[in-house]
Amino acid sequence: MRGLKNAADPGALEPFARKLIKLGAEPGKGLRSLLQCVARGKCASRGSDIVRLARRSAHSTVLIDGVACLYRLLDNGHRQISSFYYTGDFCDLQSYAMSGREQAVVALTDCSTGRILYGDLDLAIERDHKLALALWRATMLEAAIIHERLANLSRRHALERVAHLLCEQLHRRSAVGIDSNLIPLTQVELADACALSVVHVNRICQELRHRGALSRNRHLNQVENRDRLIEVASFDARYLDISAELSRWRVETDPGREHRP
Amino acid sequence: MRGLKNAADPGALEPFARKLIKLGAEPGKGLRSLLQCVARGKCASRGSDIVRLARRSAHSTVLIDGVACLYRLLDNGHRQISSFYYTGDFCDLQSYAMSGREQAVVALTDCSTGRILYGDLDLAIERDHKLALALWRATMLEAAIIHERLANLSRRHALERVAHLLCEQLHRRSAVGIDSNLIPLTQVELADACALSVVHVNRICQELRHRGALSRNRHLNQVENRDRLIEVASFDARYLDISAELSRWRVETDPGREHRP
DNA sequence: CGCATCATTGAAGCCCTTCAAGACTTGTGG
DNA sequence: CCACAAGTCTTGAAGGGCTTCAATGATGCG
Repeated sequence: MRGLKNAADPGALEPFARKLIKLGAEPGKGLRSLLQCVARGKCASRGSDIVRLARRSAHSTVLIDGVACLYRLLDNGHRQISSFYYTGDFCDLQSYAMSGREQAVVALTDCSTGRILYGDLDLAIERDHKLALALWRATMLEAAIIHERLANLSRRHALERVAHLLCEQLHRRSAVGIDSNLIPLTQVELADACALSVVHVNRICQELRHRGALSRNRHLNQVENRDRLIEVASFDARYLDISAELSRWRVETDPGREHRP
Repeated sequence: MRGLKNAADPGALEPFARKLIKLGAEPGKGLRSLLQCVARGKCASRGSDIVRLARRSAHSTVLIDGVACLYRLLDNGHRQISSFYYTGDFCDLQSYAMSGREQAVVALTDCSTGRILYGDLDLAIERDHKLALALWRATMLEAAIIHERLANLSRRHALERVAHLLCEQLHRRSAVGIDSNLIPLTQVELADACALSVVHVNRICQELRHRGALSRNRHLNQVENRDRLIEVASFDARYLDISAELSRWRVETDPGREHRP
């Protein structure tokens, strides 16, 4: 309850709550009391760091609004973007349980955040094991996304890589109710996320425009034709589909809906 | 208790128990009763599949002895090896909570496995939230390793990639008490894990031998000089160091041992 | 209006891939 | 025990995808 004094706006926390429920948390007392612990965190404008990880912290950060990404500066001077965060996501759940290595979360659009003290999280997962399971699943979902990114970066050509990343963004955006076709990533950021040079990303974007997947708008990437993009990327969104992923639990409560291929 | 009939040898489960304790589980009743639920699973010889994921299963698999890896066949015909598993690791923890996409775990050495029914896992994490937290951390550790691999594959040259992978294996092997310098990976497997062609991996191995990092033994890779390998790879093992990762919890119980850089 | 960031273009070259073929190792069956 | 097959390791040569360097337009902000 320590967050109450400057508590975050309860309405703003709705996406956060919804995500946890999607992940299997029960919409009861345990979740409500966790939500009450969310304190108003700092706001960050595009380009500024939200969290600097690997520094001992006393709280975890929830992205209340906006888009952000996790990056790391490599020894060879490159920047590697490894995860993206959308409204309702935890930005630094991994450092709740383990302190990782030097990395940071930067805002891709203007962002507002909430803070949850580790102590409050401790209590919450101790009292409500379904909530704990939901948080665990949030970690798994993140891992699944990185897994996919690994396959994407390792053995595919630049065109497919960029297209795949854009598809992932589109999908995750619509999952949190953003239907705009504008993706808030510059070519520099695309390059850092796809492990390509900016020059080459530029040529790839031109190719995607040529194929009608991106619009001819300069400055920020606007998707013109989703299906064409999905086709170029060979994108299969299943790995992002939370509700389908919880099959085992859903089967218990709803035995008729098991899907067979 | 369902596993009791053909229960796995309790002694063989020690690495598994030790790993969970390292991850913060309490060595009490909760852990003991989980161990009793482990049934003897199938054994697999080098090259055969241990688990085929994305198929609905009723149990999770623990690697009791041996080395295995998670792979996926990509549409372009390549095989991507994404994770490695050693004695005491779960092979398919992710499919306990979420069903992912088509992938499989293959034995790199002869392996023996144990099975835990999902229902038993459900009970265990419901009753012992420290155990649940430990399992969560196991997922986080796996995610941290994939994160590192992502950075390794994305922006580094073949020499560093291969060296880094070998360093990771060495480190994880010694963590489970294997001190041999022989790494059970063929050049084909190295290639699939590093996202390189076999031909190129071969030349890289020669370069590593030339630099004195690998021995001139043909057939299977034998590390000659660990320090040189670490130097080539710019390897920093911190991300694998479980005990250091649990800093926050260790601080609570052991406040004197905080390390400062 | 100047400065910073982003987008674009061309040219040179390196890293790695693919193809192709040969040597060595291991296991299997006649 | 040897022949053969399958898998692994090795080597050379040709070529492609991507990077780096360098320079020029666009766009937006104080």
